[in-house]
Amino acid sequence: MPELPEVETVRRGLEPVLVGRRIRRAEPRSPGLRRPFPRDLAARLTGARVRALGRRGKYLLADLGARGTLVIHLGMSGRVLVDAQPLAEAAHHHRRDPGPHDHLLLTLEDGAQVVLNDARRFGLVLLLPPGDALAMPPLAALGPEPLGNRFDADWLLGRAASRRTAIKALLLDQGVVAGLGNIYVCEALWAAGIDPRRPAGELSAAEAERLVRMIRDVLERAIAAGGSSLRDHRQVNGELGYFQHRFAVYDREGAPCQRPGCAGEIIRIRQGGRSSFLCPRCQR
DNA sequence: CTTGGGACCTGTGAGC
DNA sequence: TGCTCACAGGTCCCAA
Repeated sequence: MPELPEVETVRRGLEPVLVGRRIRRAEPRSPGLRRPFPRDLAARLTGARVRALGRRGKYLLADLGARGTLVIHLGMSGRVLVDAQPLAEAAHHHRRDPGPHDHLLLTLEDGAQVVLNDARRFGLVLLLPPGDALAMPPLAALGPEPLGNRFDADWLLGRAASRRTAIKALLLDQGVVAGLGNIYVCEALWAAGIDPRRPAGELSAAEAERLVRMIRDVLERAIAAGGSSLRDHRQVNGELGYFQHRFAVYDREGAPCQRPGCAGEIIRIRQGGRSSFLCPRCQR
């Protein structure tokens, strides 16, 4: 599911619920996700106060001060859902029973409840020690934020230099730029008019500039739309994102290209075992 | 070093 | 209706 816009949508929804609040209770409901939960996760979270809720690439980062940093990755199917401040008396009546894929429940001091749900269990929950979380694995290996100043055409050209690998694969590499996934890479390459199969090292400076601009543009528009809900993604209040209605190519095989003046038809190809969508007419 | 492929999981929708 | 198959917003590990 979640690429940068979906994770950012979750972060924005969660921030007012978590920040400044103390965790009254933490209940792991399963052994963990793609890795087992940290030892004593419940004990280490109980009583912690959330100082800030950040995001780095596709990772959510809850700053717990002296307790360290709670790191959450949503994998393919992860969701975070909030039951806001149920009335204390009625709370246990209104809370839904934990589903089979509810893996971690957090109850805040004001009664709000936060649930991490992940059917496929490709997600990740880590507890980093106090200190600069961004300098610790796995965050230290991430490339620049695509919406930040350190991501620009020069950086991209530098990372692409003399690489024969396809530009699509380069953009999916989280060490090159952090937060892009299959949807937004396809969309950005379409917007920039670049074929996903192009060897990365062949991009011109003008193309790199255009690509950087379009990556930013598509991510910003997707965040504004609450992300893309294909199957699993939900905002924390359960509502869908709606950027899937704005897709130019993703999941639109056979549909007409929307670029003004282009009469091409969107095709689907396979790259590295995953689908790419493109217009062969206007993406070169 | 790079690249491709499979593994990790469950759910869903299409086709028969 | 029910089965089987392909495929899904990600990452990691291994072989060539």
